[in-house]
This record gives sequence, structure tokens and C-alpha cells, in this order.
Amino acid sequence: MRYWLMKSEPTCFSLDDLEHSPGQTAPWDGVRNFQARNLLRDETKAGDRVLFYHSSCSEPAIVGLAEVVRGGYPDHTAQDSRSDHYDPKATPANPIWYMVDVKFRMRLPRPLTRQDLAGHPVLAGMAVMQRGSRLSVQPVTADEWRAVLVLAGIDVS
DNA sequence: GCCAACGTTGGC
DNA sequence: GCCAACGTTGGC
Repeated sequence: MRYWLMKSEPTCFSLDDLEHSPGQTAPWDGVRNFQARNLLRDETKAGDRVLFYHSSCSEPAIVGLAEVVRGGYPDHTAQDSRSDHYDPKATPANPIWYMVDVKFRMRLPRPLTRQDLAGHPVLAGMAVMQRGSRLSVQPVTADEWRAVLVLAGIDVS
């Protein structure tokens, strides 16, 4: 079981949207970056834990926890010419892009802003805090995961 | 809105 | 395979 941080612009898809999806589960589709694609396709498994991060908004922050409930499978939106994420090069034989299904677990008692993360000895080093970090699916260490829960005020004992 | 950082594209 | 140009991300 691994830990991840996944970014989403809340105006596009928020933690709230995930919580109110059918079965509190939604496909994490539309990833069009090869490094993130490789992680989704090859590394991400059902049971993995996810930090849900809101990016490109008034208060970028880790806002909740989620869980991967289905590992990497072809992102069919790439083959839909009406989709915003359409890729004419994607075919059934070569889907190119992959997605996972993610299920809502909880909202953090309080969002952890970048200021919160920057002030923490472990979390300041997270990939998401690195300048210019654009990867929308990022590995998280067990130490980072635990520190997030503690800082957010979740009992981890 | 600004701008730094980055990924991708395409000419060569 | 190089690398400049371009488009996008994302914090501020």
C-alpha cells in the first residue's frame, strides 16, 4: 500500500465533488502528463491512500483523504472527441492515457495550507512544496502521511 | 495579472 | 538527438 498526493483545481473537481459523487467515488481522469500517467498506470493500486490537494485557487491546501479503489485502467475520455481531454492519438489498442478510481474518505478537520506545510520539518520537503512542481500525482512517504494526519489534528494512535 | 518553472512539440 | 519556441501549471 502506497501513499499519494493528487492535485485538482477545485473549480474543476473539488473534494466536495468527490464526496457527492455516486458511491463517493469518481474516476481520476484527464491526466495528460507522461510522468503522472506512468504512476497511475504502473504504481497506483487499489487500497492506496490519497491526499486530496486543491491547486490553482485562493487557498491551495491539502483538504482531505481519499483511497484508490481501482488501479490504473485506460482513460477513455482521451478517445472522446467531445471531451476536454480528447487526444486524437489515443485508440482502444493504444489508449496512451490512464486513470484510477478514487473514493472519498474524509475531509481534514482543517485544511493544511502551504504555509502550514512550509512550517513543518517533514512536510516542508514534500514534492508539492517544491518550486515549479507540476506533477499532479505525487508519491508521499509514510512519514509525510503520518505528519499530515497529526498536523491536521487526526488521532493516529 | 505576473512570471518562473516545466513539459511538449517540431524544425533541423 | 538537440534545442528553441510555445503552451500550461500554479503560487503569489
